[in-house]
Amino acid sequence: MNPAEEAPSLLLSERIRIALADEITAGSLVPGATLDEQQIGDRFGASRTPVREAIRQLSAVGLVEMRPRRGAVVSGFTTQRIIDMFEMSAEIEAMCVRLAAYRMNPMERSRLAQLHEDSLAMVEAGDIDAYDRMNWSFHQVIYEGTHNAFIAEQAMALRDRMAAFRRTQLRETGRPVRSREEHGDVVSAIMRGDGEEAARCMRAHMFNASIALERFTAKREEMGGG
Amino acid sequence: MNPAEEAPSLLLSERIRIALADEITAGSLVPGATLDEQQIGDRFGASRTPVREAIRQLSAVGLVEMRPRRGAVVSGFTTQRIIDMFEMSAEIEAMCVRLAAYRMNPMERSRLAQLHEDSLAMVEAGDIDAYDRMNWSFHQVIYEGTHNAFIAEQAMALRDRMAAFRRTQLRETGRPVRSREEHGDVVSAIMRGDGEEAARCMRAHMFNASIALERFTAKREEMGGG
DNA sequence: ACAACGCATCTTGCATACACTAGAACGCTA
DNA sequence: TAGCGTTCTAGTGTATGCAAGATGCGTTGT
Repeated sequence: MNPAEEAPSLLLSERIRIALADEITAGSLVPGATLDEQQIGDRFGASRTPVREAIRQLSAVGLVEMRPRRGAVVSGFTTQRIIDMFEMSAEIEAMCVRLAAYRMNPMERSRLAQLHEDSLAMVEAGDIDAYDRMNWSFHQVIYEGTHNAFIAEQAMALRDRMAAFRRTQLRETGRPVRSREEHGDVVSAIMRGDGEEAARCMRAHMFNASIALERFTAKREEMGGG
Repeated sequence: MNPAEEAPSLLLSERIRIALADEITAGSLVPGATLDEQQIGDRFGASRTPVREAIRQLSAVGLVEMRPRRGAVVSGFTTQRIIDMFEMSAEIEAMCVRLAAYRMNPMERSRLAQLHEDSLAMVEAGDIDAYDRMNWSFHQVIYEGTHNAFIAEQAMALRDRMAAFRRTQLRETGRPVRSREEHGDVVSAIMRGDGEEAARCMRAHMFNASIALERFTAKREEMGGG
């Protein structure tokens, strides 16, 4: 019955952490809710100690926010926050592409161009899933083109967090075609080694993706959210 | 003598975390060294509980690695990775300052200028800890000046991960003075609303900090790590 | 009536004690 | 002597108790 009892091999604090993370992402623990250590401990049949350890971990991942001596609250995802995340994402992508334009070697540039070529067929066939996968490879090649392992890791992690939103925006009519055109601008700037211009193109690309998502979700909501 | 005793206002676990982070980045706790909770607790005159919390935090920021029931060991930081992290940090700071230069309102700009003014006394007094705290406020004002909560959070989180390294680099002779001069360039660009120039200044500032750290640790190593 | 102060209560932060496991050390057997 | 099983121990994981800080409310003074 209690989900924390299934895996006795895991540390108790780990099980609590996983369970709480699930509840937050699933929405049963709403943003702004305060986490009472004693209460959570009772719920899992544990003492406050492992609960504290779990909450510490969650705060490190950003799922909850801790205030010293004032407890922890679930952090929220408002529309404004999603917009903010898109802007951050845009800036990170711009940063990566700027560095990549200066540092990629001929082989890496060639691979990027090849990916862009291949994407044409997917767009023409209207295969959003394939294009989305290609999109991932496209950006990943750019990340690695920064020749900075830490930046590549962080960029990929952020992109992972945004993955759901990105895919959604591609469903707007005509978006894949324009998305690919914008990629073309980025590739062209990279080929010229113009990092600043590549960054500007990438910012525009991400901004357009954000707008597309907004329009798509707005339309979806007025249709009844089916 | 014990650096953990100077600020009774901070949480004990936080003080231990900061002290341990310092020792790791300064090299007195070498990569691979195991962290004995009891022993560390004795050293700080604390029990194992706050030590455990501190170690958990350190593992969250990647300074140590934890193996269940087998304790924590100091993670190995190759110099290349530290350089990569500093570059990422520099780019993030540049991004923030660029946005902030465009978006900060007069009150925020005023506060930033005031902080910069106040820092003069700390540099002249050679109070590295005070300057380090001011430094934090300085950058935090810039983060909030982006008017993007997500970016501000992420930037602060990254700064947390790098905090120990930053403090270390300030110990190089003459570094605080030059650090403050570089801040002056950034402030000046922000006041003019020149985001691109502010970003360039900030990149240079972070690059110099990275170099200072390299020089300091190199000197420390050849002296025998005392 | 409103504001400021002080108190009560609740929650977190820390200390201490106990339980349990992974490694090491030891002895036994082939 | 080498390999394996057992015991022992050091050190982590968890529980519980106590103290300090924060929030909310009631009281008092203006």
